Amino acid sequence: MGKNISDIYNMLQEIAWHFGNHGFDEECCEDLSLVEFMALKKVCDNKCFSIQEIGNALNFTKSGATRIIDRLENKGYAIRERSPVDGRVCCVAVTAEGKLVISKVTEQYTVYLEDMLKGLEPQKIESIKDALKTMIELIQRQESIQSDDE
Amino acid sequence: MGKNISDIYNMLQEIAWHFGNHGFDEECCEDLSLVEFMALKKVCDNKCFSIQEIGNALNFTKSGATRIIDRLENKGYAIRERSPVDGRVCCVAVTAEGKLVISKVTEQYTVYLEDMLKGLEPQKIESIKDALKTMIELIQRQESIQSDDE
DNA sequence: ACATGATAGTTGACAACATCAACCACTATG
DNA sequence: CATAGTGGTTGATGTTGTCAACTATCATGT
Repeated sequence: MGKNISDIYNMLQEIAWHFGNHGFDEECCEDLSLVEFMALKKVCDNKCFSIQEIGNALNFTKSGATRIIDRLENKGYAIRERSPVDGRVCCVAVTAEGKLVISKVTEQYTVYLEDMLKGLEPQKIESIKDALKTMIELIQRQESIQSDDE
Repeated sequence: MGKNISDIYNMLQEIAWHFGNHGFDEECCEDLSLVEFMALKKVCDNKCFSIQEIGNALNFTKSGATRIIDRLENKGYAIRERSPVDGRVCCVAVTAEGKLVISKVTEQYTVYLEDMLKGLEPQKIESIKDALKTMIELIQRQESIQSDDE
């Protein structure tokens, strides 16, 4: 049984490698690094996402998060606004250009993945999707347990 | 359909994030970075793995690969030997300590994943394994296509 | 045999990036 | 209103990967 599980881990690691930072030959997402792209996606999902929240979501320190948002802002994909509720926190928001770049990159990836998956029966694709969804849920549950500990 | 595929991509990216470099709170694998660990695993799988092959396998330049092997050698997990067949190439090999650290880390991960997956029916786990295996095969096929292009 | 070109690996200079610690600005509490 | 706490920024720093130039070895043709 342990062997089975460690196989799964190794496969997850391979996949993580491929779809993570090292799977790209050149630039990953237009003029964004993967880190920046992930941050932008998080920002896009939320109304008023603070710097620290970004850091927590992506496992960065707050100064790391500051730097990432700096870069996104310089590229014109995000903006900082002071929160009206609490003058200390920054509400980070996507710009129109930010939204555009996300959809552009997503489109690109979809084509890529579609090509990769073509030839599989739809039913097989569905089962992959199911499996991934289960994994995501497990990850999220586990993350919420971790944050309870703190 | 496109929506379905882009969902899959987003999930893959989430998973890649979690099991990749940014999913760790602290050190990832004993005293190794993820990159070093991946390289060590590759080395371990092959008898006489050259520096360039490591670079290709992990998407690094040859000088990057040199640096990674430097680190592994300094930590005592790998050794360089000149190939007897071709005096230019380095055969990188794992040391006993290298093997030890791999099995130690693998053990650790297995426990972690086992805990994460407990509660799922064995049948569900099997279907996850299947899905991952399919993904890996697709990745490998696609990589071999890429290397044909060059 | 030897000149020429290709290939494997190394190295110095460099740039990108994330962290730490110190700091500033604002908020909350007594 | 003093004090402590929190969110965010910044300078200094260390790690890490790339580029280009270099050395050493091999392969080829004459």
